[in-house]
Amino acid sequence: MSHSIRVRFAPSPTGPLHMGGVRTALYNYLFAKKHGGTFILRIEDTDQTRFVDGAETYIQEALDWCGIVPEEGGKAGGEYGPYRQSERSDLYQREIQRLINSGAAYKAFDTPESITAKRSGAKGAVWQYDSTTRMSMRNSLSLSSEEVEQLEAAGHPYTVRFKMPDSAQEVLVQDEIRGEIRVSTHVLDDKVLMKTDGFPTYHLANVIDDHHMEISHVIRGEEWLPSTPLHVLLYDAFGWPVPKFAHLPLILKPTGNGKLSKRDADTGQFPIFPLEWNDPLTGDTSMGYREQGYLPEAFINMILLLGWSGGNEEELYTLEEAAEAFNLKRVVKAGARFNPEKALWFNEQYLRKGDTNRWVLPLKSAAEGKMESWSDPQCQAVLDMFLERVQFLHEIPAKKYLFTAPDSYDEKVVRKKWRPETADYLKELAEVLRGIDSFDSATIEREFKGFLEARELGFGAVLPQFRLVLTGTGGGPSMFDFATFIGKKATLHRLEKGVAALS
RNA sequence: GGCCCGUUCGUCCAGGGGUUAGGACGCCAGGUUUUCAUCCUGGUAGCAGGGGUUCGAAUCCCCUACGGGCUACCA
Repeated sequence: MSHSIRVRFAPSPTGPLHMGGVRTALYNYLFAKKHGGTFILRIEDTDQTRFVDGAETYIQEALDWCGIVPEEGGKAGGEYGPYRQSERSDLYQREIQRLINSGAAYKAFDTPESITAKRSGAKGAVWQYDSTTRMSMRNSLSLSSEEVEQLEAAGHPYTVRFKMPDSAQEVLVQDEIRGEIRVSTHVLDDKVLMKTDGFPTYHLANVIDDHHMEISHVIRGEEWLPSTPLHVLLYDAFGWPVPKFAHLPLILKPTGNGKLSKRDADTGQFPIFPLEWNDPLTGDTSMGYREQGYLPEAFINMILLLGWSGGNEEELYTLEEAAEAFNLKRVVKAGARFNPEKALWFNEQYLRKGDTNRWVLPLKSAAEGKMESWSDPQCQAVLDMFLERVQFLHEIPAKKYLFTAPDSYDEKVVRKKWRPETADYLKELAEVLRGIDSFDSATIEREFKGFLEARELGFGAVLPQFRLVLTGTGGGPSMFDFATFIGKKATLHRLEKGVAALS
């Protein structure tokens, strides 16, 4: 067996991946990158009843968008495939037979109804299929071998269960994040390993696959911690080495109690999915971070810090930096309550980072055709004016005054700033501007200031009003830049139009 | 109910025997600025409670409380 680091992200295609799942994938990915290991995507589709059309594609696309690209998996290929559990049935059949032969597992012919009956019959206490009850059930331990043969020959469906030790023993789980966890087998039940439909349950499939795929570290959500002792026992029963485990804390709802769940998508307050999801069954649409205008780097950075920190005050990480800094030991043990407001802040940070020209194409695409005919310098000028004033790129093309003269003016601003003498000032300003040959920001500013000085006016007496007639609003980018952007002709036109409308 | 995990500002994350308990988001105030933002400065607010151990506990141990997870022929 090789000693290389191999980790996997193993979602089941029962719906879209939410933030928690993406974070699990991210931590696996970072861990692999950090150690020069391999990140594998495995699809756990052993429950045929919960299959959701499009879910697997969604998972792939979501990971692609985030930049968490598997090096091995259905799409990427690899030596350890197939990477879809529904295609690995032969292996599971072969391996479970070994467990039955060795006595570590047994066949159980009980119907779901008979088990339900036992459960509801147990007043007070919780009924469990375990060493204390199994001999009163119909299985290959309680029945004679003739009876078992007959049942099988008659095509009686059966499950295969793990046989917990008769006498209690302590199972030790070593967790990379939580340390040692000890559980007594006497509280564990005889879990179903193979269902009547011939498909393995999660417990069996994940152990077999992790072994055969030579997974070195199992990094998964905390919800698996309680069944890890069973998994350890399974490795032992197979005679296989036990991989390292790391159980990640859960992501909690922003408000209220409980872990974040797909139901939280319905509140419509904030996205919980990376990409928009159209439910094929209900026809409902749940919003996605991508569609809301979040940048993948911002989204990834946000979930990175939801349960991990580098131990310092660094908050901005590229994927590469995160891979360099990542360390399982620094994963926080407690569940993290997700805070949508911070997601906004991360997006702003990434929008303002680096050269503005990297947003030219994204801006055009966010404009949905409205900026199709714009030149790159035009786009760049707009980005320079707006990037530090918006949280999302799509807010920029939503500014109507970028395209046309305003046909209405913010009433509040009019009330506060429009004075009887304003119209005259603006008419005079128009004449000053008309006289400028080189209509650039610096010249406009110089002339504007010269005009104020000559008339002994303050900025407050003219500039907000100038802005009002040009944009219809009380806030926005530098007016000198903006006037330059729309040009002399449009500037004069808007001035004239505004003065006429407001006088 | 049982088992397991957890608990530092409202939220996220540092600190891990001696700290004025630090940073970020948010919020508030001030400054810069032609408005709005950006940016800068400051403020707000926290070690769940109780017992130990110790000269000294937010930090180590125990109990309680609270939160979370699991307890399916789901993953």
